[in-house]
Amino acid sequence: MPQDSSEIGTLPRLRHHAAVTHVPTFTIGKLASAGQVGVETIRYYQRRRLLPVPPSTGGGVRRYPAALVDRIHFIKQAQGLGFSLEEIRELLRLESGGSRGAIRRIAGVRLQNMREKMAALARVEEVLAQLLDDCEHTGIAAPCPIIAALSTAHRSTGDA
Amino acid sequence: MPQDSSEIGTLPRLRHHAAVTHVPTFTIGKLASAGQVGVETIRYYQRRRLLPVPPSTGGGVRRYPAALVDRIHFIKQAQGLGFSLEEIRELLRLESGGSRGAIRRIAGVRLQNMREKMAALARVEEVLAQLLDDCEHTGIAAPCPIIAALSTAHRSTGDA
DNA sequence: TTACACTCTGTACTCAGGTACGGAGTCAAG
DNA sequence: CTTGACTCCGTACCTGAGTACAGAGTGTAA
Repeated sequence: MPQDSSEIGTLPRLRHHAAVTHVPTFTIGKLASAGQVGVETIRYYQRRRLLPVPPSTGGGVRRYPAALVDRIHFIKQAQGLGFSLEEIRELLRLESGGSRGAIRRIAGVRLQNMREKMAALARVEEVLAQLLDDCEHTGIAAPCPIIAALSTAHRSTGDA
Repeated sequence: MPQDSSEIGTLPRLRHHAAVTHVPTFTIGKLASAGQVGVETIRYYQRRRLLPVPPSTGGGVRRYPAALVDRIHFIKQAQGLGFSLEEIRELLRLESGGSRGAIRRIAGVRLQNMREKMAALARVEEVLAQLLDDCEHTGIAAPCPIIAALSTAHRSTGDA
């Protein structure tokens, strides 16, 4: 996000006195820096339907409600917890609906997935650590245990 | 690999009586089924320089030494231990060279990386599990704790 | 010989989550 | 009025590990 060095708090002053609802609006660049993401990221989220595309005002420039900053933070928080953008879109949809069962289901799937990944990683970690240890404590005359382990073809089925 | 249903042990019989070195050779399809990968995967490994491209015999069809089956197994084993193709190419290069220090360094980097991934996953798992538990044991009147947690924006720097 | 299976080569597409860029239009300050 | 910064929109590019496919050539069994 190196396209804007202005303070993120500056709101564009409404010029049209027709400020019916004076909710502050951002241009996409301000929204991006307020949300600490790139402009292109916002456009990407729009394509993925995680952020709305507001109607264009007059000349074609769009104005974004300030509340979208929170939405961007939501997305980033959820990503940090391992949710995919697809899942986040679903969470966002459920956010106001209040169907906690559905929310728990998504989170549960993610948690399960995470635990499986950790278990797989732990298994492999053990093998690799053992191999490394073997390699360090094996005489230089013998072949490297790591290479040896990788070279043994595991016949998966039909070991006749 | 659904392009060959023949037995994987069938070797192409050499017709030219000029069998100088009678090392068995495969066509790419036979090599693929013997290695339990797709033909396209072999071509991809060739592009990534994990497998050699033998010179084409006569009409343009290439013949692959049977020993490449072991090389494919090596690659697959190493992938199973989390090595990237780039790392595997390096391991393959070191395989015969016997520089065990270099081999250990690659494996060590991978192991370190794996441990970092596991630690990160464990941290997130804990948070998510807690959130799910909270969600299950919180009254329906309160807002969903998962959504609430995602909605709290964490101001990273400069909280003025 | 003819039909079919396979090979060769190059290119494009997949997934996820973006990043980069070009050309045209717009907005605001000086 | 001009300049420069920004916006809009579409498209292409990136990583990693492949997969898919078109069109031409080849190898071989009946």
